[in-house]
Amino acid sequence: MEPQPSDFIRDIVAKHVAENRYSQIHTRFPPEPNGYLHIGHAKSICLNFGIAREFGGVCNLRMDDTNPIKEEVEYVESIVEDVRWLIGGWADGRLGLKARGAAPENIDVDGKEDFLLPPVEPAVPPTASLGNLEPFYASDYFDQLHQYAVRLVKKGLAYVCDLSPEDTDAYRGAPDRPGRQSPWRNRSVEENLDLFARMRGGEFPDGARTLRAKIDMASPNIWLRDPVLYRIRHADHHHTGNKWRVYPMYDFAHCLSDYIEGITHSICTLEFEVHRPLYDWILESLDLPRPLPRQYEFAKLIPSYMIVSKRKLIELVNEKVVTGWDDPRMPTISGIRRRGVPAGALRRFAIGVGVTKYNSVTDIAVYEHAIRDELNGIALRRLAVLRPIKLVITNYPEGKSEELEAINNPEDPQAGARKVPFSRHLFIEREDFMESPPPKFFRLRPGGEVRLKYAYIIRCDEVVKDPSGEVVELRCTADLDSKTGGPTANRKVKGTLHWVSVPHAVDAEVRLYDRLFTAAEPDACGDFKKNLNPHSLEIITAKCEPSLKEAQAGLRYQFERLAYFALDRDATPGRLVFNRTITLKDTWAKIR
RNA sequence: UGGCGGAUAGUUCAAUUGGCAGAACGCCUGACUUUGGAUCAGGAGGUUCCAGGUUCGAGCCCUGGUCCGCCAGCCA
Repeated sequence: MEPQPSDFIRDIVAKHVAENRYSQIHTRFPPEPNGYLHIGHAKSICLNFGIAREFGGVCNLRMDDTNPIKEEVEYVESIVEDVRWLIGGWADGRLGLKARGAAPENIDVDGKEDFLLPPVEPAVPPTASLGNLEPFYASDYFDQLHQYAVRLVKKGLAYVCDLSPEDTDAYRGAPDRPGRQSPWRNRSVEENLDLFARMRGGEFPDGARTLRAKIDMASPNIWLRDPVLYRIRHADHHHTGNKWRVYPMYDFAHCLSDYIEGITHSICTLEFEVHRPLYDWILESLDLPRPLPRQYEFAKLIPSYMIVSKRKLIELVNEKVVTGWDDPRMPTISGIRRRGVPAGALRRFAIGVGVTKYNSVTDIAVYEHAIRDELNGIALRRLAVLRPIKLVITNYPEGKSEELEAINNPEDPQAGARKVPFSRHLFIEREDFMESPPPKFFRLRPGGEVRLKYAYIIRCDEVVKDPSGEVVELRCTADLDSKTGGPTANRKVKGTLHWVSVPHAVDAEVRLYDRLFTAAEPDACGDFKKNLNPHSLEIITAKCEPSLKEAQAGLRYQFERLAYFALDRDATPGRLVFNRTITLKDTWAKIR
């Protein structure tokens, strides 16, 4: 039973539920399809879907696609995939979608014309294909939005402005200095209607005119100084094609999209706080017949050692600093998924950090702990040697081998056991041997004893070196009575090593990922690329126990004493490729 | 020298709404162990941003201040 999250937004929702203010709680997750979703979005997804889940509501997935020159279908598809992955098995029953191609219905509420586009009921089951369903698109409301804009013009609350972009800026004033009214502010309704129609018709070039709300050029809130509602863009749109030559701005489209979908709680990040008066102004100015949505703001998630800015992430992709949006070093949801992090771990982290209005940087250790904790419970234990050194058991017969029983997951008896082959010739981890170790080194040393996991206690008799002095082989003798169940099995030896039998070993490409940045706040110095970690990826060939030949992409593995791994999508039936998701905690590394 | 928002342990958050300031993560110590993991036990760590006020009693209420964030895109 997981603890129920509680925060100031949920308190508000709970209050609304208690007083029966809405027939159903309805949130939305509204990304712009101009990049891939990242860990910051994961928090927003968990918040919005979490509220829908806890209060019996629905959360619409909506593309906030009002700027055609930045948006692409590739991003739409990745967003749908990432959201479904993150909420799968948790809140997928709360995912609000609509029929493919559906547009708002024209309805009559108390004699007033109204537009409504509810999600399909019941919510979609988590099937592999969305079938005849799709996410919502703000661009599906362009017709309705346009009608609302015309209504504002007719009410004398919006006007066509001929100021150039530069002049618009100049007229706006500054935070501590009021703006000046546009010379075009007091055009007649007829002229405004005519000009707006011609803007829509594509008669004027980009930037020639805008439709602006008529509010207050002296407002201390800059977003109330006659904000632009529509701009001319002679650009095709990924979803509406070449139908439109004018496109609505975020502020105009967002509140009305919320309204059209019947959203009750419109939850966004802190930087939109100053936009809330405009959000309310637009809705209140239109004389709408249904309850209005309300906007609530929270502080976004910024984990240390990560960058969460779409613009900067796109830079890493375009400049090939990483291999793509789903590079396992990326803080994107697709990168995190490919790295091997289970959705449950990401969710636990995103929910666990809480929801406040305080700008903060979350210690990446909290994220890493959530991953280890989740993986500890589900990962299958395997023996694999990353940086091998040869070891010979001199009193173990050449050619002999035996199958030793190994536990798959000590945390989960249901996971069962497997057989691991043992022989005279083994690989052990190079760093598990030191010729003259410092104190507290519990591993193999000349003359010292260690246990080989699931096998024998061995003693190192001889260190074989090549002419350059590098250790190339360790010659050891085993206490052949010390196997599990044997007479000396319970002898206490300080260290236990993992190992792989040389003749049975399977090669695997292993990609050792580390943090992408070396600084806790990569962008603090103003240039995040100066803080790139040159060792964020190392590719090696590891020696694995043979059962790993059957590794599955859907399962998680712990190479004992080392780290958690997941099969990469580059793996093929004949070629194993593992991504290191995260290392185990290593207290020896700290002692050293 | 505008408006809006914020400030509690190293970090992220709680504190039954005025009643002995807690948790998680991190850190340290110990126990256990066929993973130096996991688990278990313990510990350190606080001027609740500051100053004043109200009150038997203030993290919470009042006044004044400090510091931080956001806002001057025809981006979202």
